[in-house]
Amino acid sequence: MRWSQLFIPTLRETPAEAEVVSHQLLLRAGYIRQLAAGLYSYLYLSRRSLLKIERIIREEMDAIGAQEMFLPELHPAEVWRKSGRWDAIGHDMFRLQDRWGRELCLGMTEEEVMTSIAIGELRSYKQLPQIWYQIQAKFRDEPRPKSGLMRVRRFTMKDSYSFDIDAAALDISYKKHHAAYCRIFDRCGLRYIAVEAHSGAMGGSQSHEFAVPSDAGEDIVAICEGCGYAANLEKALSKHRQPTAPDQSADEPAEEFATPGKKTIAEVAEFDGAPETSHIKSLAMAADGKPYLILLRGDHSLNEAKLSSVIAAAEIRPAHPEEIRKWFGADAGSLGPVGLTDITILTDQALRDRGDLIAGANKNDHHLRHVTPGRDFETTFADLRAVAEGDTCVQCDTTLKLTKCIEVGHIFKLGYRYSESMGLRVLDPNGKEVAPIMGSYGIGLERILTASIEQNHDEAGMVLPATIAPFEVVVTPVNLKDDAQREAAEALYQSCRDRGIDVIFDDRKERAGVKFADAELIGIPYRITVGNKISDGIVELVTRSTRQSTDVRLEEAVERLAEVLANSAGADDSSASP
RNA sequence: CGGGGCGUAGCGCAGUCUGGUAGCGCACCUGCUUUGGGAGCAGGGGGCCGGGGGUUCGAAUCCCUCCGCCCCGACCA
Repeated sequence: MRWSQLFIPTLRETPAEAEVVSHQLLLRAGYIRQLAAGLYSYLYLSRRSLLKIERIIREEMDAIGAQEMFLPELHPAEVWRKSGRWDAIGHDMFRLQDRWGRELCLGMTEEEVMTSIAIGELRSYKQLPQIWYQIQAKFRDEPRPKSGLMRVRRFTMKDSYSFDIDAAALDISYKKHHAAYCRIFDRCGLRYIAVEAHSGAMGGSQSHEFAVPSDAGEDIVAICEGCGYAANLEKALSKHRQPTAPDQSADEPAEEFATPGKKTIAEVAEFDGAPETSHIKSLAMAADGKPYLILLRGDHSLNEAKLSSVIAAAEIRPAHPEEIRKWFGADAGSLGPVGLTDITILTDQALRDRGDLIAGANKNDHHLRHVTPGRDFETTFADLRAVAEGDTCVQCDTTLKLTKCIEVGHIFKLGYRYSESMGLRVLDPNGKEVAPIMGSYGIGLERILTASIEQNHDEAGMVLPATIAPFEVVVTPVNLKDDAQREAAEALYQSCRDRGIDVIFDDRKERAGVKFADAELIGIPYRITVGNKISDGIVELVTRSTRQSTDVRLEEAVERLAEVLANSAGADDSSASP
């Protein structure tokens, strides 16, 4: 490709709307332009990168025997009603009607459509296992799109679905995906970790998330550097720190005392002199409108994902102030478990075997001391607490690190959620009708590009791995008016093409500084500079990441480049070199 | 949905408080010079100042209203 003929609208200044680095660089380097909130046009450069990412994914999916399909992005409401999700999903789904008033939606994911195909066709265990996938647009009406391509309303997802006869077979499909995902992210040159993840309210027994550590990320992952334990905070376990003060003997009866104007745990603790760890934090929640009281140690906070796996409800939210007054007879800040009759009380495990604690009295501006779970109120214990900074690993006692991450992939064991609700059945070897067990596996293509830019950039711009950069090398003649330079550059460009190297020829009538700056901004991993030294038959091979330049003989340059590409980050030994 | 910010040339911004002929830098076009790190000189093009309504002799500027974008939170398969 000749740069002079391409549309690569680089910007010298950073557009004001971009906050995170990847967003700034995608705009500045002319990869994308915004159409509306959460909707982006992918210009030539990002299209090239995303096609390369797509190709890597396709190769690795095909390598585990997955079969690619192409499905409609527009779905009839019927299939979503069948699975129950038409009503279960709220505003996240784009919904529309056709001219006859029939309801449709834009696909957020394809469990329903894939399962519909299976219902029509799969009859026997002999047809299993099946792994089907597609790489297509997904639509989600996000409440707050943000950070460029990080969270958008239309994105590209590779999503695959496995159908197996039993849990052991699903385990094999799941492991195949896990391995394929590792190869995909390796080839894309990402530094990532596979972490245990929350499978969501929609069920599923096991789930892993592929997380790229980055400050721009939206997920928090707890990582143990001692034993390698890693889990999304929604799911993570830890040992909490010991209470600051031991409990006193729990013989004394609960006793009310006034706490005028003290609402938060910190205020109450300061007032009564006992540490936060000797207080009970009481949170009023509404689950499908029904009241729940959640109890945590004063210094702990609630993990709502864990709560949602304990309470089976479609909607769980903090109770409104009016509800709190009606249910507890007091306002938030003075709530507690003692004396409640019609409210389910769930207590975090950290309060098990504790006693002599301080809790709200359900009377404004009053608390109770000497409160002991089990004695003063009935409750069920569960793991409800969010892992906090300073907690230690349950396996090895090392202090856990909490790290922000970008989620680039997620694999789930779905179980029978869709095969049962939608009525997928096959005959097993005994001629008995059984529901196949399913898995679903997603990768966000734009997230790979975004995460890669977040991980690989410097003050001059992107530093993309050769496997996903829009071009592998740029040939840059310093002065086009110099015949020797122009002819040598032209020859280099041709021989790169002949060798199958993805090359761009910067034949623009620009000064060298402009060409260098643009090439560095858009992140082309290698550059061959043709300058004055051509009179001695010498050109320069420059590595973007290190900015190191090596003089090489003109006739050896392409060979050297090919070697370097074969060894560069993300390239695998056999197939990746072009 | 709550809080905050912003909307003036393709991009970055000034002008708004205190109403009086719409500006600067970059980018763009033409010419000449220059050619190893975002060149210089000269000339030039480009604006419903987000939309609508109002106040006024006069509105980018004041008032009302709507829309859009960004950030924080809520939310989130």
